[in-house]
Amino acid sequence: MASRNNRRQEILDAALAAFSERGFATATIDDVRKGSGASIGSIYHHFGGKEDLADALYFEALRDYQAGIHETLRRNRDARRGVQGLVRHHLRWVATHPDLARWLIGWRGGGEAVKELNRDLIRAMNDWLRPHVDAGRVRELPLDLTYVILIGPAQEFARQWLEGRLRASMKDAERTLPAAAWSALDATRGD
Amino acid sequence: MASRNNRRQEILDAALAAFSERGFATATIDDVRKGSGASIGSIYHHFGGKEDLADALYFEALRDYQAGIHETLRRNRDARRGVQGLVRHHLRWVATHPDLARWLIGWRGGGEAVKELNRDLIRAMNDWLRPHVDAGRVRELPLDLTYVILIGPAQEFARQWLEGRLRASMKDAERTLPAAAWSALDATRGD
Amino acid sequence: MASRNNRRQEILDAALAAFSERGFATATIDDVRKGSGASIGSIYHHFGGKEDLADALYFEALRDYQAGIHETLRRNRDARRGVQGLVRHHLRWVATHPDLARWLIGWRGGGEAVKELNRDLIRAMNDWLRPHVDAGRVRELPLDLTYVILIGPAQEFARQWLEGRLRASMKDAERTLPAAAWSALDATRGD
Amino acid sequence: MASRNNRRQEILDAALAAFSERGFATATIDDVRKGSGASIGSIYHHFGGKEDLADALYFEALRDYQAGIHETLRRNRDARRGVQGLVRHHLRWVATHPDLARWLIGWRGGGEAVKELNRDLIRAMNDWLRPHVDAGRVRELPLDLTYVILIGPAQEFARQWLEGRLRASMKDAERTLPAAAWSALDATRGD
DNA sequence: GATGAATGAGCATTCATTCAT
DNA sequence: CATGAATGAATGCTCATTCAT
Repeated sequence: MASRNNRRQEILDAALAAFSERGFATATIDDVRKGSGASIGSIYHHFGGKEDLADALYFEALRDYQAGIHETLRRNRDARRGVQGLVRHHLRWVATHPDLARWLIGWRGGGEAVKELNRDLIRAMNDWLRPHVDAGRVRELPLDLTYVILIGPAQEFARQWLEGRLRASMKDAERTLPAAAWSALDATRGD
Repeated sequence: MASRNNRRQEILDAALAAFSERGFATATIDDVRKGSGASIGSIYHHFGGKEDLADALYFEALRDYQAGIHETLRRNRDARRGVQGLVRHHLRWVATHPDLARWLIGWRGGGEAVKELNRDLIRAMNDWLRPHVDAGRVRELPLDLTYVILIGPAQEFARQWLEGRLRASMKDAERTLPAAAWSALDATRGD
Repeated sequence: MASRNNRRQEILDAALAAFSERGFATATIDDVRKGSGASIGSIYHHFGGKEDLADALYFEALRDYQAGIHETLRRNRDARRGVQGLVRHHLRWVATHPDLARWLIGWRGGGEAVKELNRDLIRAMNDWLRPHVDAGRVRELPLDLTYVILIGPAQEFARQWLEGRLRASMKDAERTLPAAAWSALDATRGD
Repeated sequence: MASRNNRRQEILDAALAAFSERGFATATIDDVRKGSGASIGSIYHHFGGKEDLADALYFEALRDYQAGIHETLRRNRDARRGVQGLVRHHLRWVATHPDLARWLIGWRGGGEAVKELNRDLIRAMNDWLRPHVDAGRVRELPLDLTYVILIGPAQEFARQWLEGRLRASMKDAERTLPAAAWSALDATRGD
């Protein structure tokens, strides 16, 4: 039982490393084999194919990332602290899971399971935002736009940071971007 | 002369279409051949190989995009109008050049020519920003951070828009994101 | 005991279905697994491997088919009735056991058991024919040729019928081919 | 030009040899490569894949075989000579093209081109038969049945001969089967 | 400049078979 | 007897690139 899940996980880990280092198209199943210690056949026994491996990885990453989002929303009833917490979580999750982050950013994850995860997240964001918007604390905007304003800078920073082409540090970002996001969404200031 | 450049351009156009639709790794030289009407040999006569094709495309896209940036900076001496102009240009350029935009977002452009383009842009941005920062009109931040705050939301919007998974329209974004960017960078408001 | 044979038979049935539908080389052990409900290990427990499965099937089919031949020869001492009975049996057996028939036609059955079955059949055919040939009722020909003249049309009909590419029906064949075979072998007519 | 067709033909020849010796499923593209001297890429340049190779072979074989049938029908207006000529052609073609014959017998040829070939043949057979049937020289039967009675014995003989498990010789068959076929189809004798 | 036949390394995937539990 | 995870050799096929015409 334990060994079964171990093998599966070893394969997933090796796949993450391979895909992350060389890119999905460039990485080979043989890279995964070497990295995991499993045989080719075993990889195909546990996963349907290269693509399924990628999807499984995506699902795992998304679930872990979103768990932090849900946690953040639950812990912060205050609008400002919530917004800043989301930005901070984004940056920290990327910093602590760089490979998963790369994967989450780059892979177009399909599948019903992923869609459901996303639906749940949107609902949770909406539920959290609504009272703040209604009370005039957060700007009233289409959710898509609220979302990109909130997460866009952190996301763009994350991308460049993951590619290692930034002079500014993650610490700088954590100091700056949460407040900037709140400035852009705060409905209580004059315009 | 005209015919020479025509053939070259046909190939580039077909490459853009192919790479944009299927991704660089998945698209094949044969896709480019079919799309352009040129023979395989001809493609290799005009370009060194698949990668060079991608680089040429990237350079072309970057130059066109950056021309708009330079133009925007030149026309707007005012800080607020400048910031908002940059965001607006970003959105409009993506909307009018979706394939090039996809390419610019996805391809890691190498080459000295690209680096020079980027150096010039950074210098221009710096030159434009400095007076405004010095005068207390724009927040003083590491350039990298100013950049991601400025362009991040528009960029994130663009990505999702290009993938067609947004309910908000480009019009909504143009109405909202420029002002949001300015809110986040405006140094004249209380915090 | 019963359950043991049941499992064995389920596997054989699934193998027949799989081989018949997809061909021996194309069908997989996994098809047999799915079709039988047995595990891969169980299939290998009961049979030595894919080939043995095919041989077992062949033997079973051949024995059943030949039982009808022997029966026909035993029941018909008359030359004409015997010849026509053989043709009719051929057609009917194919019609009632299409999958086994496909298998019997397509597989090159090896093994000593099969050779013995065939030796017995040849001996029986010879013993039955000899008196009729000696009495001038059946043409004197090498046995191989007598055999192909007797069974060839029915066999060719069967092949095409099993592939479903015939306009004529099995009923038509049963009405026509027995008599045609006798016409070709009857030694009592002028030439 | 010559070299182009040469290469194509070399590949076809090697494919015939490989498929004929080892069977379609067992033969490998690499066998064809070794046999033809062409590279793997070249094989795929000229043919779409393994299956297309098999189809091309089938078409070539069928056309050659049918050319002899058409020729036989054209040359023999007499019913008896026609029927016997068809049987004789069948045996001789198999004897002179054993590999192609094996292929024609074993491969399920698809494709529109093959269907058209078969339509033409059926039409030609019908046109040739009709007058003889109308004049009471050949038994009136569904065409499918006339066909299997005519060709069945020769076909069954051919199969076994190609597998090398016959005591009777091709000469024996040529002496015997044409007359036997005519006996079975001759409408002028009493029944 | 243009053409397309030829090359061959490289890869995803299949599948019969084994064996520990 | 049953199970199914594990194995890895074998194979069809792709595709960037070269080069003779």
